[in-house]
Amino acid sequence: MATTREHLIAATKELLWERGYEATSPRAILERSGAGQGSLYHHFSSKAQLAAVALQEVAEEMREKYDAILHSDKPALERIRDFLTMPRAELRGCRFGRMTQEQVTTQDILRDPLVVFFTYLDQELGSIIEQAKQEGTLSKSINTTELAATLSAIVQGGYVLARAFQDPERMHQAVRGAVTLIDSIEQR
Amino acid sequence: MATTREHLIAATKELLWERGYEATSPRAILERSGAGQGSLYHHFSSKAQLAAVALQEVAEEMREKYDAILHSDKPALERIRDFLTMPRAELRGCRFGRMTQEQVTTQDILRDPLVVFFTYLDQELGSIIEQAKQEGTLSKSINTTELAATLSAIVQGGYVLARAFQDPERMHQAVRGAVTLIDSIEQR
DNA sequence: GTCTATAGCAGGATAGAC
DNA sequence: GTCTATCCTGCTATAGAC
Repeated sequence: MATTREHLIAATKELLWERGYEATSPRAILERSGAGQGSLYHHFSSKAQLAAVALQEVAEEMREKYDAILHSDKPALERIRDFLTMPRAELRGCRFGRMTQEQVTTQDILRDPLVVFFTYLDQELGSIIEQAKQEGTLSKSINTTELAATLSAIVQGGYVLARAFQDPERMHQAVRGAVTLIDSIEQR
Repeated sequence: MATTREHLIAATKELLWERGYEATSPRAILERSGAGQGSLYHHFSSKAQLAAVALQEVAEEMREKYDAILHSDKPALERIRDFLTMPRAELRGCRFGRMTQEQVTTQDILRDPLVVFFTYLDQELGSIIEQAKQEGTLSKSINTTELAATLSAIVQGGYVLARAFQDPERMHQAVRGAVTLIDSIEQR
């Protein structure tokens, strides 16, 4: 028995992923959620505030999904490979990455959830890279921060390429190339 | 003595980069170009057609810029490193990459210039990778298509991260990590 | 080719009855 | 808390005089 407020948030999460922020109208949110006219501005002060709440929930979901991969009991580099090759909605794009192209990225209320998520990912990847160095499977001469950024970028860029070509295979190529690079620098 | 038509195209190129397609209104194009009301729909049949012409010009400019880097007389892997580290407008984003998040990506007239550009880049990078194998600086066991996709993705993802954090350094980290990986697999 | 005027619609948001 | 009605603005596009 979800409340009207919850229906509004759920609909907004869907629409933000499908269309982005600017292309998502209050009207569309109301229709998708089944809520009546007026209820949006009863429960939220603005479209931006509703979107901010929705993005915070998305951040939580994403984090849970990534935790399952990044905190498995496999060796560090294996978890990196799992991260690279995990199933993705290639053509829909990253629920956060896609927001970075919108004008509203300048509004803190909407950008903050993105920063939180990418900071989380950055730190988790950095932590795994350090573990790989401890395990002796990765040279200590590798810069942790830089490699973590490169890995994040490959996934985000994979989405961009997949969407440009409207072909999921572009993402797969990008991450397989990355896996090969990881394999090449792995110390055995 | 540029014509009104040329002014319209120039203004559209600027605005597409700054705001993207959907956020660029005919009104803004007219103001930016100094053209009068009505002239847009005299010279072009629609906003989409004007944008398509603008994107074709952008593709030509991008290609010239990349050719200068990718066709230099340096060794193959050096050109790859130059590609990765070339100066970029990190916070503005890629003029094509940013378009992939827009709804209009489904309209062929607007998506075609993107496909043309990314195909060009893909083939040029692939060609350089093959040259590196010939030069003996890269193992022939590396998959050319995949590595080319990975390199493109790192740059595109670098833009996404830079915009998410509103920090150009994120792009730099991503490409420096990539350079390190290239260094690691280089055969001497 | 360029101008003024305006159509027709959807956007974000608010008012006020119930 | 939810409903109907509506405000004002800006959007893409067109009409028609000059």
